[in-house]
Amino acid sequence: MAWILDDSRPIYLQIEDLIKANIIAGVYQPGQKLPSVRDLAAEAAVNPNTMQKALTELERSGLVYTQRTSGRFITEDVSKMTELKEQIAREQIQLFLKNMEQLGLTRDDIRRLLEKEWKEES
Amino acid sequence: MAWILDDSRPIYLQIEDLIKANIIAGVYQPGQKLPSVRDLAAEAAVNPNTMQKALTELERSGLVYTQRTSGRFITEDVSKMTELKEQIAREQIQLFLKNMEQLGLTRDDIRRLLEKEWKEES
DNA sequence: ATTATTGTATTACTTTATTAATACAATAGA
DNA sequence: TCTATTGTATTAATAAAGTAATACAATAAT
Repeated sequence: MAWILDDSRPIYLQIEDLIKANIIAGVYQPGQKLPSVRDLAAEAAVNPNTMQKALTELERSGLVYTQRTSGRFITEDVSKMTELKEQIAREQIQLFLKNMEQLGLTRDDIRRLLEKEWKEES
Repeated sequence: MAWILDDSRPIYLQIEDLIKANIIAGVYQPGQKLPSVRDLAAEAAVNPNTMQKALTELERSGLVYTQRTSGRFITEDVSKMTELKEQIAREQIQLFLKNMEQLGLTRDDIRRLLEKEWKEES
């Protein structure tokens, strides 16, 4: 895993995002055990508490769970994962629409702009 | 103007957003003079420095400009305003698409989800 | 039973961000 | 010219956030 961190944002948030992205992308498989807090911290070259913070935050999302003395695991509950993805997507969409509406854009404007963007991306 | 502020985010950011929204919505007309920093601060019941910070931030967007001793004005340059709106929209779109792609969603997924959201909103 | 490994809690240090008090500077307007 | 009004700069006070050091607790593994 590429622990590329900068100082634009808090370390623990960057770590959380990296791990979350890897889980969603399927790099970490359901049920898989994560390395220990200390190991992950060493890997990422951060203080264990910082890694701990990232992980407990991540846990609130339901993507991982803890077994007190054996470690942390990616949830096996694939439907929970799907559900979560959908929830995140919905939130993203609603935020996006709110922002666009604040700019005075109509639904058609938004449709048009998206297609334009995609066209330009190729 | 309704200076409804809470403590969820820094005051100066909330003020900046309020004013920006009003400009974009056309509540403040191009060329119009804004009240002085001190007057606005009194209106919003915040420290003048806080209002000052909100305004200088806002200025970076190009929506307002300053004349040293006569005050601040909404830009008369309507095309600049349009341009800015378009730029903000583009940024919003790109961020949105990046986030959605990270969730593994395709263009069709996105189209579908948007239409679904709009349908639900009625 | 003992030990090594796991996550957790507590506390303190440090840094950054936010807000506020105050003084300064420029000039429009009388 | 003088004064009131404008934005600005400087500095300090406060609060919040982030990171780190260290000790604790539970249990799986031996």
